[in-house]
Amino acid sequence: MARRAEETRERIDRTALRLFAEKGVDQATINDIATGAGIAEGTIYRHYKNKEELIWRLFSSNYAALADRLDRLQEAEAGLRAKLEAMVSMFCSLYESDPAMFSFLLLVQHGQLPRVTPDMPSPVKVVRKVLSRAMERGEIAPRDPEPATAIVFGIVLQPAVFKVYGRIERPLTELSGLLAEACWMALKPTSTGAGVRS
Amino acid sequence: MARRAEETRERIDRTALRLFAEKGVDQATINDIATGAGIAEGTIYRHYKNKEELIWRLFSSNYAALADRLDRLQEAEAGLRAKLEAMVSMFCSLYESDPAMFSFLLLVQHGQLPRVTPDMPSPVKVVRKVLSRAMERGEIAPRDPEPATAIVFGIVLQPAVFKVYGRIERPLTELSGLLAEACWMALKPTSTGAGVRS
DNA sequence: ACTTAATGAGTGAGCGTTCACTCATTAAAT
DNA sequence: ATTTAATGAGTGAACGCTCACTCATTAAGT
Repeated sequence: MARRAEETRERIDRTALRLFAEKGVDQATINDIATGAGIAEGTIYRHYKNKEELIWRLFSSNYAALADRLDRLQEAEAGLRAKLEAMVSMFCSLYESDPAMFSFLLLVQHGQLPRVTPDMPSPVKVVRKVLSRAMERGEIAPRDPEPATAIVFGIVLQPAVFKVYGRIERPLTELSGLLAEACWMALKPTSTGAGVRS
Repeated sequence: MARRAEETRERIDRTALRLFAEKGVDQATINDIATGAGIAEGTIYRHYKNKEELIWRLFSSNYAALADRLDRLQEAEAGLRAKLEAMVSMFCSLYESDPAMFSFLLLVQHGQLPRVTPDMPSPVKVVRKVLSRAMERGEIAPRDPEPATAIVFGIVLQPAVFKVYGRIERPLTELSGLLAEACWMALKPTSTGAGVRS
């Protein structure tokens, strides 16, 4: 692919990501994207077979890239607490460094997650791995890793959703420590043991 | 409105809720709903001005009803811990008693939440009120209630999302105690105070 | 009791619009 | 000169929505 085409493709990707985040995948039309990117409608089809493929490429590449960044951060730290802080901190700062990608991933996940196969890299797998290893190392009590992963995700994602909808006004980065702390507290061994069963 | 019409409307509502939950709001067409309900397309427009109004009515009525149930449960209990347990338990059992409504609320919230005005009853308002009062009473340390509300929501909603996508196989009700416990732990005063700022 | 009129829920073919996608044509690159 | 990229009017299918019409039910008139 020539230089020209590569630039065009990058413009398509950037514009599509922004419009999908702003208006939603269904409301943003191919025409919107083409106009926004300063190209013609048909050009998009030189780069993507159809709209679905465009959405999927944008989602899966960014999703996998995020998983990769998380995994690298996690590996650079020792101990669950530090790993959690590093991952949460990066995720929060992502909102400010690339809000379009952040919103896009957050809002289209429901439509795309069914296509994510178990062998693909994903943030969910990274977090589950981190938690499982912390259990093996005895840092936290052993338990079903799936609900624990969901809880960690919820603690971080839901405030992000609140942020996207303007319900939280402070920068997410300011909440980073709070959220990592909440994850940590939620994972530590229970004091009462209420309702915990295997 | 006559008896006949009322029954028809209920069939429309039930069918629409189910199809919206199964296929998504955009993929489920008016025709699908009419066929599923065993009526003609035009009949739907005797009961709803347009598709948008149908979606909104289904969402807002169920959303408000859920808020109401949560509020009543919460008021019947004394102490934050008991209130949390009651609300989380009800929410988890909702998945089994009415999975269509559960999925519908979970999946269309992103599209409808912007229409929810601050004066409408909502589960978010109920939880925030419960947390604020627990702070006033000194049950938990005072802090910004918005992120705290988001954290509680995340701890409960994300496992529900995992459940809907089949990532969690156990019944949600079995996790109810675990999730309430996680909420409780995440809200208790921090041991280190890391990153908490006002 | 019987007939006639009024009501309004239900119908479904058809209209208008939107939108993803195509392809003949033009422009640029090599 | 040939290949590759870009163009944008055109196409057809899908879908939301309309509206003139049907018909069972109910009310009014005689």
